[in-house]
Amino acid sequence: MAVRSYTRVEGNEQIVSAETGASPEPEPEPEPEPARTPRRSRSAPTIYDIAKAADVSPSTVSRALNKPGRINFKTEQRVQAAAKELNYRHNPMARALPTGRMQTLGLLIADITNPMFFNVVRGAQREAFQRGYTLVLADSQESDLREAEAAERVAPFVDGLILVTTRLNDDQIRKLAEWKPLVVINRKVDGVDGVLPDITPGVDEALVHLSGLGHQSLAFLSGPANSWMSRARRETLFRNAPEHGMAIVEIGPGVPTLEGGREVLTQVLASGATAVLAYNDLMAIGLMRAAQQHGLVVPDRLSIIGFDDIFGSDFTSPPLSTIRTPLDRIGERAVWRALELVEGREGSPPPERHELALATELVVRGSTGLASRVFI
Amino acid sequence: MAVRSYTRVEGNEQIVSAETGASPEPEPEPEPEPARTPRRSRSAPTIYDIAKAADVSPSTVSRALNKPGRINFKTEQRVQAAAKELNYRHNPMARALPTGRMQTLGLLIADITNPMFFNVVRGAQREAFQRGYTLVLADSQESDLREAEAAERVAPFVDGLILVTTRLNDDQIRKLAEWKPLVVINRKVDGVDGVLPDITPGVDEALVHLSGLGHQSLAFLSGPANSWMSRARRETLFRNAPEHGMAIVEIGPGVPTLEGGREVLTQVLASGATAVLAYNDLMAIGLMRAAQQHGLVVPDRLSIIGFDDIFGSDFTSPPLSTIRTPLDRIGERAVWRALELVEGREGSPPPERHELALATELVVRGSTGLASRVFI
DNA sequence: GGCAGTTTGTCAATCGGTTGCCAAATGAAG
DNA sequence: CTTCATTTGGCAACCGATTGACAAACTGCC
Repeated sequence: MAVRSYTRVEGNEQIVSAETGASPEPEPEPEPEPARTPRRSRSAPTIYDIAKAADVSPSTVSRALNKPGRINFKTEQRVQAAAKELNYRHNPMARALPTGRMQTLGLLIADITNPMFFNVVRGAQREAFQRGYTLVLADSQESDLREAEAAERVAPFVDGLILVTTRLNDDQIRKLAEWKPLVVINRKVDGVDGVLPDITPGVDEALVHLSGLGHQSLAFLSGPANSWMSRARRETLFRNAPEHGMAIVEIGPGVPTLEGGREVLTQVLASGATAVLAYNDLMAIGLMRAAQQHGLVVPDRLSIIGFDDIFGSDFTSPPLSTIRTPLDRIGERAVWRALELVEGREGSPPPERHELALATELVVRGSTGLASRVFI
Repeated sequence: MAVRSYTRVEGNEQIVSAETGASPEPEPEPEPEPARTPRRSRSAPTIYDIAKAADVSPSTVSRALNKPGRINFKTEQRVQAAAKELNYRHNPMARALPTGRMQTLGLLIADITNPMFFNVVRGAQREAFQRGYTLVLADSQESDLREAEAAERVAPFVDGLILVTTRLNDDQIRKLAEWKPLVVINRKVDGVDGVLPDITPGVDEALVHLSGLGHQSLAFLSGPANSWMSRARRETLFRNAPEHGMAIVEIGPGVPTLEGGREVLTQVLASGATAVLAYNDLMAIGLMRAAQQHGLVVPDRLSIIGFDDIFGSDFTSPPLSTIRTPLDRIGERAVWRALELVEGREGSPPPERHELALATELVVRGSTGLASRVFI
C-alpha cells in the first residue's frame, strides 16, 4: 500500500498526497521540521491527527467513527485504535456546523428553587444522558419576559426544548415550537406536544379518602389565575366531587407559595369546610402552619391535602397528606418525546401527542383525619 | 456607490463582486431566479443574508456586529438595522469553531435532588446569565464514575467547569483543570481555584448559643469519610469548642441523608451529649424525627443544630436551628471566578485563589433549648 | 495637485467535521 | 484473461462565523 501523508494546511505546508502509482519520489525523509513551536500540543486531537496516525484520509476517519460498516472492517479497527490511542473525542461544535445537531436539549424552568422541579430535572437528566444527550438548563425566575429571553438564548444551542410550567402564552409557545422541536410539561397547548399527569386517579382517591372520614364539605385553594394546571385541578375536582357526596367551594386564586397558603386561612375557616385541598404542597403547608399558629389542631379541626408530594412535605408535623405527581417520570417522558421529535424531524412529522398516562396517587400521611362535628 | 451583490456559493452560483470602478455592467436586473426551492426559508438567517441586505461583505457584517468602532458608523448602523430586520441571531457553533469559545459554563452536581444545590444553581445561573453565559447542568447521581463521564461529556461544550461538592479525587480534578478553566465549590484542592464558605462564624455562634443555654457536651455527626467539607466542619468545631467550655465527641462517619441521621440515634443517646451538631440539615432532621419516634422531646431532651439551612428545614416541628451557608452567593462567586479564568486565559494566568469571605451564620429556630439536667 | 497617513471594507484562509460523488481496487462470473 | 458489479476510500465542497493582511478611498497638509 502506497504511503500517503496528510498534513493540515498550516503555515507553508499543504495537503500532500503522493500519487499512488507514480515514481516513488525520494521524499525528504528527515524533514528538518524547522523548530516551530509544537502547536496544538495541548489542544485536542482532531480527525486529521487520527488520519495521519492511521494512514488514511480524514473522511475515512469520520466514517470509521460514525458510519459503522461503511468502510472496511480492518481499516475501521485501525482508525478506532488510533482514535483511542490519541484519546480523541469529537468536537461538538464542528460536528454541529454541517449537521445542525448538537446532541443537547434545553430545559426551561420557572423557578429552580421550587422543589417541584427537582424531580422533573432529575428524570429528564437521566433519560437524556442515557440517550447521549446533554441538558442545558435555564430558569426564568418566574418572569415571562425572562423566560422569553432565556428561550432565545438557549434555543440556538439545542436540538429541542422542554418547557416546564411555562409562563409564556400559547402563541409564544407555538412560535417557539415551529422553530425547534418543543415539548411542554404541565400544560396543554393546541398544536404542541405535551406531557402531563393524569390527575383524576389521585383526586378520586382523595375524595374517597375524605368522604370515608366523614367529610362533606371541601375547599379548593386555587393557584395562579393563569396557571393551566390550577384550572385543570379545579375542574377535575369540581366535576368529581358531587358523586362522592362532597360539597365544594373554591378559594382563590392565590400565590402558589407558603405565604399564599397562609394568607387564606381566614377564608378557609369562614367557608365552614372541614377539609382543604390545596393547589400545591407549598400552599398546603403554609395553610397548615397558619392554622397551627392560631391554635387549631390539624387534622382534628381541619384536614389538609396538598398536591405534588414535594421534597419536605413529610417533614411537617403532622406530615402532609398529598396527591403525588410522578414528576421524574414526567421529565423522562418529556425527553423521550422531545427526542422522538428531534430525531424524526426530517422524516414524516410525527403526530402531535399529549401524554396522560402518568397517573397521580394519594399519599395518606398525618394531615387528614375524621371530620370534626364540633363546629358548624 | 457601486452596487455589489454577494451570493452564497450555492448550486452553480459563485461569489460575484462587481469591480467597483469597472463599466456599470447591465446586470440582468430581474434575475429570473429559476424556481429553485426557497432553501433556508425556515433556516436562521446568516451573516451572508445580512451582507446581501446591507450591501456589504460578510466580514464587514461580522465586524459591525461585534467590533464596535472598527467600521464606519453609518455602515455599522445599516448592518445592524438589517440584522434586526432579518431577526438575526448568531450561530454559537459557527462562532465557536474559530474562536473556541462557546459562552457556556458547565455545572457538575453530585445530586440534583439534594436541596443543598438549589440555591447554588440559582446563584450561578443568575450571574452567568447576566454575563451573557448559559449554564449546562449535569448531575452525577452521587457516583464518581458517572461524574467523570459527565465531565467528559460536558467539557467539550463549555468554556469552563464548576464542580459542586465533587466526588472526584484531587488528581482527577487537577487533570480536568488543566483541560478547562475550573472552579470547585466546597472543597480545597491545591492548584485549583475554589469557593467555599467561611464556616468559623457560624460554628462560633452555635457554640456561644449552646453554651449560653447551659450545654457542656456536644456530639458532632460527621458526614461521608471522603467529604472535604465534613472534615472542615469537624476540625473547626473541635478547634473552637474548648474555648467555650464544651466537651465534644464525633459520631460517624455517616451517610448524609435523613436515613443517615436516623441511624445514629442510639449512639447519640449513649454519648450522653445534650446537644448535637449534624454535618448537614438532612441528617439533623433524620435524627430529630428518630428521637421523636422514641418519645424524646426536642429540644427539651436534646438540642439539635443542622448545617446549610436547606429548603424545608423550617417545616419541621420544631423548626430546625441551623448554620446557614450562603449557597447562592457561593454559586455566584464561583461563576464570577470561572469567568475571570475563562476570559483571562490568553493573558497572564491569574493566580490561584480560594474565596473564604462568604460567612456562615447561625439561624436559631426551635430545635435548640436549655440543656437538660434530668439525665446523666 | 501631489503625497503621506489613516480609515474603511474586501479577500481568503481557517476552525473541525460531514457527505455526495467518483475513481481505484477488489471479487466474481464467464 | 476479460468483463462487470461491488466495495472501499479519497477529493473537495460545504456548514457559519472570525480575522490578518491588504488595497482602495479618503483625509489633511504643504
